[in-house]
Amino acid sequence: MLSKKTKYGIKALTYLARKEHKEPVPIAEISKSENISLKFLESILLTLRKNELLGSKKGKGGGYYLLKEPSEIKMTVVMRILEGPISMVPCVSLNFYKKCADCPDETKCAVHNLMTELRDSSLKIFRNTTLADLCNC
Amino acid sequence: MLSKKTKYGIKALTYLARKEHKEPVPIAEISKSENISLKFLESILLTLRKNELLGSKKGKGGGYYLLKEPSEIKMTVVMRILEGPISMVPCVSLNFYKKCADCPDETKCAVHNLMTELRDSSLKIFRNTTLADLCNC
DNA sequence: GTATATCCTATCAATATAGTAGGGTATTAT
DNA sequence: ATAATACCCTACTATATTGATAGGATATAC
Repeated sequence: MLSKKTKYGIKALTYLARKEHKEPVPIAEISKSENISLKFLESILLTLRKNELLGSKKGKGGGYYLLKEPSEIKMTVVMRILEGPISMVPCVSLNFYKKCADCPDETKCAVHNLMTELRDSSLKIFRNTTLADLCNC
Repeated sequence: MLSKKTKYGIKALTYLARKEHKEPVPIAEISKSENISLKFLESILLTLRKNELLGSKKGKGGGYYLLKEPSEIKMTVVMRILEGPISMVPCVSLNFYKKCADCPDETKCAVHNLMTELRDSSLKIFRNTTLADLCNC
């Protein structure tokens, strides 16, 4: 299952991407528009800022804004920040690889091979999709 | 993440599929060979039996066996039984559809559209992969 | 009848999720 | 300067899921 964190994060990012101008958008505005708990959204945007997807401005007239063009933000990056590894098992992960304790030979493991195929197809989609693509829905 | 339940379930199914003969295989044999906790495996095989993938025979010489040819068992069926819905969000699920409470228009939802694409590619893989395919690793 | 094996129910510790609460700090308009 | 605004941070909690474990009931072959 996709976590609400990821779901809300993507929604917030597309909300920001849809704005033409580059002015900071307050959390409360996104929260209301997308029906997301204010405090929960706050922590999600904080994560995105720490991972250099968003910038922020404090004080009156402050808020969050994208640091790059929507067309420059790939979903691989977004998903890894919010949801974690793309692959469903660590022994298949490119960025978070970990060997299975119980499995003597990965190349002969049915799960490994099936999940490798699955990861490749997911990766293909996430690599070919940017925030800009998601805004045209 | 893929649950251990699904991982073990697939491993057990391929173990059974690799046997040429159709005699029942005791849980203990699979448990030892695949390094899976006996009791945990027991509950998994029970689930597979209740979902008509496996047959069982009690008593001495008993065990579990496949009810169909490995080439007849698609991974869509296995995944849905063990892991649940293929899609990562209910609003995209074919078999477990549920509308999002917060989302006014699905067709304009970035998450919905991204996850639809992802589900389609996953489904394509699971539909085109049978237990027989996984045995040739 | 006994050994073997599945079947069924219940329990449990650990972990993750989806928030909630409450305050602290920095910035800006006026 | 000061009030308003908005970000920043820590801690807590309820709920659900996961990955088992335990113990006994039931069926079968010999």
